[in-house]
Amino acid sequence: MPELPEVRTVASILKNELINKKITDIKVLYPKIISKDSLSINLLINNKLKDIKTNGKYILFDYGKYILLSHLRMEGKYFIKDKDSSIEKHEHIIFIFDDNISLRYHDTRKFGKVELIKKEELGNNKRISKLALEPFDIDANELYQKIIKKKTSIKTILLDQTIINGLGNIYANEVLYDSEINPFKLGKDITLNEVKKIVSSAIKILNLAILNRGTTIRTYTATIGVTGNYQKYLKVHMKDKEKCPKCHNNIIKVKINGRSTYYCKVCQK
DNA sequence: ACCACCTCCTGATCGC
DNA sequence: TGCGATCAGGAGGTGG
Repeated sequence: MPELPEVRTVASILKNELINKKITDIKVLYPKIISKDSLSINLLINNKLKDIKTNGKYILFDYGKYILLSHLRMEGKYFIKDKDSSIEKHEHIIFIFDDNISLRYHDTRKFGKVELIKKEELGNNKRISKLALEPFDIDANELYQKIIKKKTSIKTILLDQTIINGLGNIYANEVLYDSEINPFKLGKDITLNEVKKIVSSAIKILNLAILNRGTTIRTYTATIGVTGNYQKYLKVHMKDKEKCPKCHNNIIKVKINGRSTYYCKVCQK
């Protein structure tokens, strides 16, 4: 579900609401949400939330000595509620803070994961350490060197978080449209100029999406009552049978590596 | 080592 | 209307 803009939106809302609050209790209702590599989640009790950061699609809850890594995958959400309000279906972890506040991890499909680590382990964490730089920080020449080594399609490459960090299916589709690159084009055939276009398109699109609090097309809400607004800027994603804004041919939908891919055959060569 | 495929889940929608 | 099939903002694990 959430990609970089949605994750940043969620993190910013949670930070405003929860900063400097102390965890007093935690209830785990569906233990599989917790990674098997995680320290005991109960170590967080009595710790104060110092900061919330993001890295790509990960949310990092900084509790000083510990960091809670959270990945929302397809459907994960955080809701802030009064601690005594009833527990709804699909609320799997309840973090109770002082001031009567609770943070509820809600995940219909149960794909999301949380993992508690010691702060000093952040750099060698096997998931975080593998992540590439976000588009804002990435160097086009270095990205190009990685891309031309790949035999798979550029669409698949853009979804690889170890190559470029933060794009998911929506923004990968939009970036390739904006860059005028055919999603089937193989990594080895991509030019340096095309990589430069990918980076600048990604930065432009992600920044506008962040300003619009992400994209709501299915089930995404940043938290209770907060939805994204970037869907009104989408050019190709979910637009099959609609017209390409540039050339007015039909946008088509195909599958690439099992993921829905929308593009304009005329504009994206 | 790389890459395509399967898997983890639930619920909404599609198609016969 | 009924009901199985398919699909959905993701990525870890597996096996060729």
